[in-house]
Amino acid sequence: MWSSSPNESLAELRKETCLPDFQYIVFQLHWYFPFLKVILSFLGLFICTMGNTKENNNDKDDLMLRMGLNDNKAGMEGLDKEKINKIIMEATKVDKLAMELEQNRNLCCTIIHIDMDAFYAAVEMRDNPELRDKPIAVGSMSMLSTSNYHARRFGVRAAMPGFIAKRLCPQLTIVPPNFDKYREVSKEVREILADYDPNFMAMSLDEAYLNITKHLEERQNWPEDKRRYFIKRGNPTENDKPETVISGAPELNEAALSISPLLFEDSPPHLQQQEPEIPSQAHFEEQRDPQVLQNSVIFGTSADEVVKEIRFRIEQKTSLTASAGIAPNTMLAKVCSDKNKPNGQYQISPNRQAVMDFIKDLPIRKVPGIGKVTEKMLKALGIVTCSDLYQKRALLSLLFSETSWHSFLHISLGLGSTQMERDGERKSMSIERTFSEINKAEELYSLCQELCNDLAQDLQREGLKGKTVTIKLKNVNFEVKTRASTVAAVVSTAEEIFAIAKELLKVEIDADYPQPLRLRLMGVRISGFSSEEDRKHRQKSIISFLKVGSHTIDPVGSVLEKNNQDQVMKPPETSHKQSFFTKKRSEMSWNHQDAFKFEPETIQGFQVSQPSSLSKEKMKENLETSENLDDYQIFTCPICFKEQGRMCLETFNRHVDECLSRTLIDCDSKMMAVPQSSSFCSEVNPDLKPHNIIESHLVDFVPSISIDVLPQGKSTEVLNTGTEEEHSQNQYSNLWSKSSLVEYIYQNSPHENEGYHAKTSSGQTTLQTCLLRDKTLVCPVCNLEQRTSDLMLFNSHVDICLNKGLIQELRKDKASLVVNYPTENPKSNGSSSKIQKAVNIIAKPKRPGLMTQNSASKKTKPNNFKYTIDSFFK
DNA sequence: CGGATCGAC
DNA sequence: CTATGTCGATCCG
Repeated sequence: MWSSSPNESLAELRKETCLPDFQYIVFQLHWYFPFLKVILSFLGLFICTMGNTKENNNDKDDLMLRMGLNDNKAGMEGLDKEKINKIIMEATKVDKLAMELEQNRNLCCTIIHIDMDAFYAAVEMRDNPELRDKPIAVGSMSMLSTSNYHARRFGVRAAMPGFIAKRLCPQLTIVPPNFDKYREVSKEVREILADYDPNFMAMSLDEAYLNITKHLEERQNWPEDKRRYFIKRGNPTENDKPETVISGAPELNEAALSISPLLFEDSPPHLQQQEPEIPSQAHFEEQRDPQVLQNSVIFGTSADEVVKEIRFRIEQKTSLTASAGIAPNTMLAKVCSDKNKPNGQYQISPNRQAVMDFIKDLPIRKVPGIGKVTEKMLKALGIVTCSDLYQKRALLSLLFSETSWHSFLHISLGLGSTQMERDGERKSMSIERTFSEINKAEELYSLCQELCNDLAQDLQREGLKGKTVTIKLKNVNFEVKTRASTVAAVVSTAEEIFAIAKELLKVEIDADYPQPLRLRLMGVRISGFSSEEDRKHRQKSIISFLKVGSHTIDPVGSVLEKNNQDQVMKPPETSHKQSFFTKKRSEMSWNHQDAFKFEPETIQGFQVSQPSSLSKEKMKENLETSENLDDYQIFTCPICFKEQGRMCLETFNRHVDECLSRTLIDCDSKMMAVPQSSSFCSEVNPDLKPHNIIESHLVDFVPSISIDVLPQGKSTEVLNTGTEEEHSQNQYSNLWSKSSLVEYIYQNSPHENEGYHAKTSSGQTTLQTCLLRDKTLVCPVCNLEQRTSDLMLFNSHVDICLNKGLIQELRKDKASLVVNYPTENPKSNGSSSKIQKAVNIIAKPKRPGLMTQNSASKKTKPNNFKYTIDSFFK
């Protein structure tokens, strides 16, 4: 049904409106501009895409994929060259970046990620033999932070409320956390790690990244003695270490390493069986296995051996096991360390093919930085694996913010950071506490004071002073508020902080008076540290800009980077792999108060309208001449490439500024000067800032969709009436902006099948409330009591219910979805600009149940219905 | 800048 | 008993 109807709908829509739509244009593009297609294909091939399944499709499909769209047979109508050009620009922009990234791929580093297995639980088990054979979890009744593998067999996992875990596994022992002990153990581990990379990056108590490139280099010349480690008989705390550890056969060393008496004797069999199948084991075969002498073991010089050595030492020292990943960058290393967990390691060879093979079917969720929500959003777009991510890159570049799609592109190419970012200075420090309801003003104040005291202590430890104090309040209805205040001079003492926090709190208490402020959480945060100021100040200099920019050009990069690191603070997240403009963009967006006043998109536009991209050679020359800046220097403008003669920095900055704006104007006038076949550009509000122009043209090409929201209780009406006026007044009838699309997908995608987690602020029912309220499993969608007490079964019911049940019900009710197509002239009225078409959607009523009167009255939105489009993106 | 909210660990 | 605590990032006005 859906497979055919949407296309028909689209065709119909076009007939009615005489409007070309995005997919249609792409289609036309194919027929009328084969040469462009060739260019696109060339670019695509150049990048040498991963996964050949879709890539070998016929050209049209290929093109469609490049545009991130599905095949769509459409009729042919008038062609809008201007729009086509823009689309091409967009598509090539993505592929250009991809090419650039590919060219700068760095496979020279050996990065490892070490991750302790079930850390907290393992420590507890180590120190308390009674816990060994039991399923245990560390945490509290309301929250578990870790569980051992035994407990995991029952479905007890980290991030699960303890009382749910108890249901799943009644014999579960919940051990209260003992952070001091974990810190101690962590320190022991870190001491080992420091031997391999003194600059290693500790991510948490149980995780760290190391760059062992240098160590490997040195290690090549190490005599065996330097790589020999003695095996302790038994271990300091326990005596049940298997004898095999010290037996002599070489292969037993690996056995020793893979044995985890403490953790895994109760592991599910597959955990232990999987070892031999692991590709990394194959690698081991080729390399020299560590030689086990009588009671010592010698490790080889390869990365694999180094990591074995590290893990061996960790186990010897702490009786705990760790898993590790070895890869050319941090992102891959992290994924690798998960691969053979627990107590295993995995390496991606430092060559492009190995990386690509690894990435190919990798589910995006495994990638660090892609969490539950992002996964869901991407899933809604049909993206599950990294290959999908790559194939939909063009679409992603339209839907997501630049930062987001850039990072997606990095991921899909298997790229990641290769350097241990020095501990970025902290930007804020906070403390918050949850408690049972407090509503007395005095108690609130004294609590606040206490928090301020603690915060001041922490602050003092790091010798920081800040200017902004923020309080965070969560009332008994789980509504969160933050209130901030910035003062002129930095503060750091408890008294100073409290003075500010108290005022903020007072305002809130007074605001509700005579109602008491019923809180369940209070927090105090301080930010705006002075070090941050310094950075901003330094950042303003054009010198830093040029130098940072030059990293891009410098093929070695690292040397320059190293030298500048201390003088020039780079914006976060910029690596030397990014393009000049990308870098400039992120830098500028990072610091708005830069000498350059233009928004990121401006530059993007500039770049887009200059297909003959700037020659790197030229850039390089330029930057070289621009370096070694003294007070008076000969500068060359990075924009116009003209030498600016001797001048001071300030004058030069002014020139660059002007040059930038000139470029921008040129760019704009080109856009504006197009024949009026596309009235779009000329219709743009002249007041719009340049970057908005670019932005709106982007949005203009995304078939936009809006959801008409029905007032509660009216969900069964077909909503195809109502005037244009009314629609535009409806806040939900706006064109779909990127962000709202994303938000929309997020809010409406089916829930995870572990627990029924909904955004609490939206008042949706959660599994927990279902359980608690009804003492039985009640599906929050169909509201029917479920026979099963099995959480998994229940969850799958909810999923099914979400995905199917309501679709049918609503189909009966003819709920409608409004599809807005971009108009030729946004100002022209016209029912023609907006066509409504009934499509398959599902609706899910928001539950007002958890909303208080207070919050309900504050909501500007009516209690409306949220809809989920069914497979719109399939 | 302030504020809300997200996302991750 | 809707995980919590901490922190950075982002979007919007």
